[in-house]
Amino acid sequence: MAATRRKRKGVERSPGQTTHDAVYEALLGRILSGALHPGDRLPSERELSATWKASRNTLREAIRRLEHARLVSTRHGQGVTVQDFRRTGTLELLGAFLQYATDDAERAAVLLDLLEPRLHIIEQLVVLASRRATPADFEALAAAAAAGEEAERSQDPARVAAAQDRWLQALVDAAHSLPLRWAANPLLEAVRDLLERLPLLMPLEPSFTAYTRGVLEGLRRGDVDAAVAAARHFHVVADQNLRSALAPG
Amino acid sequence: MAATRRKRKGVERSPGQTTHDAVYEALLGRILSGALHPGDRLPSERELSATWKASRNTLREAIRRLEHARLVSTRHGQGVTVQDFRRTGTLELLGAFLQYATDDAERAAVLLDLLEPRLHIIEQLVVLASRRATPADFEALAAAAAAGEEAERSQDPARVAAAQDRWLQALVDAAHSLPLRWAANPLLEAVRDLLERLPLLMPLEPSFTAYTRGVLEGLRRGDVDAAVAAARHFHVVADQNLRSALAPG
DNA sequence: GATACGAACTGGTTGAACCAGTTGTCAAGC
DNA sequence: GCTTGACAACTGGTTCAACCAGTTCGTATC
Repeated sequence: MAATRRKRKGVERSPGQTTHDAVYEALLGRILSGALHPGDRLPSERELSATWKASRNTLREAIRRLEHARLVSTRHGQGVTVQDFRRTGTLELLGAFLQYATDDAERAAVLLDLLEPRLHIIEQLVVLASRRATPADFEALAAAAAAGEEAERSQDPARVAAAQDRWLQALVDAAHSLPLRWAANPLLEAVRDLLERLPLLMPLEPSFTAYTRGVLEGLRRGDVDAAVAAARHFHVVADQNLRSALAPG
Repeated sequence: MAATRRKRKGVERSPGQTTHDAVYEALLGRILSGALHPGDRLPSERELSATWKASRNTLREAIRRLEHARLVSTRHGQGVTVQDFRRTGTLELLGAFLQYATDDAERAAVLLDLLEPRLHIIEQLVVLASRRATPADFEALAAAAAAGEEAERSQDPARVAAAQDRWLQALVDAAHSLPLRWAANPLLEAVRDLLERLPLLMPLEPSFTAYTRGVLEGLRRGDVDAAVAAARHFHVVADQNLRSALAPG
């Protein structure tokens, strides 16, 4: 009788996932995959709550999240309309978009176009860090770099990703710019989310060690150009790797 | 008896503003102004709904918005905790932060630090537009530039702001890059929100006409460097204006 | 002293009722 | 015939009261 011990009614949901999480993910997928087009009206809250066997209040929470992600817009009395996320979206959509996208060519184009903004943000971080980093920031950067070298020796993709993330966080700290940090957060999060959803991309990242060393040395010597060049070199290589990986498929 | 015709109970709210809008704005202000510190626990949903004389469900919607704005995090069974928005925030907070911030020096620093990322994004947009703009994009850019000239002649700050926005939107369209558009959206929105909340900043923006003309001509001639230089010049002047305006206060 | 239980929190979910905008229908009036 | 206006019948917004489900911590038990 274990099978009947499930909730009276309800959506399938992974552990740690709430009901509105599950509904949100499902509707997200239907919009990002193109099953729902911009301008389409979603069924009414009452219909959706019947379809998903969830209460209307719970369903409204899912709709709120879609609204905040700019995937839909709601108007009192009129209903919920699917928006053109390509036009109105933000980087928070990136990971989910790459997962649910049905057009392989577009997916590849988006991945390639992501690298340039990432590089530019990192360059800005390096420039600001060279002007503003404190001794404590240098320590954190050096520690992150060391952790990165060790992670790369371990060959464990998850550890490498964590180390890269730590390095970038230290760099963001060292730049001491609220707007830049706020601009960088969604992008770094998108990359993190992306590597989590599509771990196959990880091996394409070139060696991190030479990069962190170069940036750190440049910053220490006060040689901004050298530091920026080191960062740029890493990402140019990453760009090329990705290009050649996407070229055949 | 008109005064008693208000809702039975309820928060004061402007017309067109929903109840959770009002609660959200209030809590937002308390967090951004520093009245609530990172790590603090919010009162429980039941307490808050009593305080605000709103139902628990309505209050939950406000909390959801705070959560999505990364101002708080909620955990089942534990409560709602104020997060360190300076670390975890995004550009969506910018307008509200500048409005509610209590530290004038920090506010000025944030404004100044905003200009550089904005310039860099616009430079990237120009570079991509030079590679990818279609004839239709050129038409839209030219139309936006013309509208900008007219708006500047009218001396109406609101119209000038709208024209700048239209120009930037056309530039984003012309760049044909989903990630860059998604990165630019929150920033453009932040600037829009900012000018709305603090209209006094508007007059500091230098003439827009020379800028749009320079960029457009550069793009048409295929001279990327000239186009980028024109954009950069505009924003360097804007930067200087803002610096000198903030220097005395 | 370690462990297990349970009360008293917390947020998550439910469903029914009602309030409040929006839209289209259809009859009354011109 | 055309306009006008009231009224259904939608839609989302809000409220309420109850219950489900994690978390914490004190206390009774072994």
